[in-house]
Amino acid sequence: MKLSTRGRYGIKAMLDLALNSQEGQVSLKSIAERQDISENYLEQLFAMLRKNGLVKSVRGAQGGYMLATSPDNITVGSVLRSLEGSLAPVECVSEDSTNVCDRANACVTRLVWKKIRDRVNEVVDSITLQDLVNEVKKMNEDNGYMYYI
Amino acid sequence: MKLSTRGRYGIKAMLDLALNSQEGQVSLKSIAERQDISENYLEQLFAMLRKNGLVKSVRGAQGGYMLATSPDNITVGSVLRSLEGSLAPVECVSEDSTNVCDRANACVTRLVWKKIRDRVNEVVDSITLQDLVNEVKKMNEDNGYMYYI
DNA sequence: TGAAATCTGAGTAAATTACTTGGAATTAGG
DNA sequence: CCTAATTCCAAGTAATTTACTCAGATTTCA
Repeated sequence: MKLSTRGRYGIKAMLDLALNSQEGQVSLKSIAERQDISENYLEQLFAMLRKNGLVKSVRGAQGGYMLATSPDNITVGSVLRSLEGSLAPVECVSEDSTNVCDRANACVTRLVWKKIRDRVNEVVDSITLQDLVNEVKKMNEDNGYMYYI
Repeated sequence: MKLSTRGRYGIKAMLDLALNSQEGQVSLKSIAERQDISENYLEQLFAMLRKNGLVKSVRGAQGGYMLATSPDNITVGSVLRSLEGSLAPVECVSEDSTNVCDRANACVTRLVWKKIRDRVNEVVDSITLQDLVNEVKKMNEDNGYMYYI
């Protein structure tokens, strides 16, 4: 039941963007350096985030990425699902799934998977990037230095 | 964030046991046939379940497995964790983890992973095998036939 | 014009998963 | 006592997924 690096890197990178793209776009290179993630790999993640409408890009020199909307409109859930696909613990309860077996409506274990799925979605959809930004600011005030990985 | 077949098969098999081991042990062969799971693979899963004290075994001819305690003492969570390890979405918030990075206590994203972990554990620990047995019985009464995969 | 960036598709090594295989040990029933 | 049925155990393996790298095309600022 682990997230892949896509989801983990994605949240880190989006939080980095939220903290750094207030005055315009931010290059992947700088995110990659700050967060210690391969720049080439980040490109792939941002391609997905862009297709899902979570970030906007500016091409060419001095180009980069910025959040597509304000941080309080972007949930952790939307980021994770963009990069990981459905957060359902089993295919047959994926929100979009066509992979439902023929006994699905008489399947007891499926009820369990649904409950897990719903709770996970509940948590991740209740947390916005703004919430994380606020946490970072609080930590920085308390400690006097920058930590937010 | 998917469960592996270990967790899925494990829940199916344990529910099968709960329904069939009232009058003594049940062979893996019969579980494997009913649930359409490889018998050899099930052996490995039951080795883990036994080590975690969830099932008891009887060796030799006519031997088999039975639940180690009553179904209402066995949670879905304990079965899943026996087979999958910690259900934490990220290593650094595993309950047993020694893999905590040095910035852990100033890490904002870690708070997110913890919340996910706690909610997942909350759901799976709130469901017992007895709950699933009851669901099966209800379905059978309603429909008149046996379905519980 | 050149450097810095995004964009795109393909390739790949390592790890993980989902098994299979082979055989030893145990025990009920004939 | 023998045999078949079973658990137990350790290794091996094919397929899949992950986490990247690489190469190059395209765009745009200075």
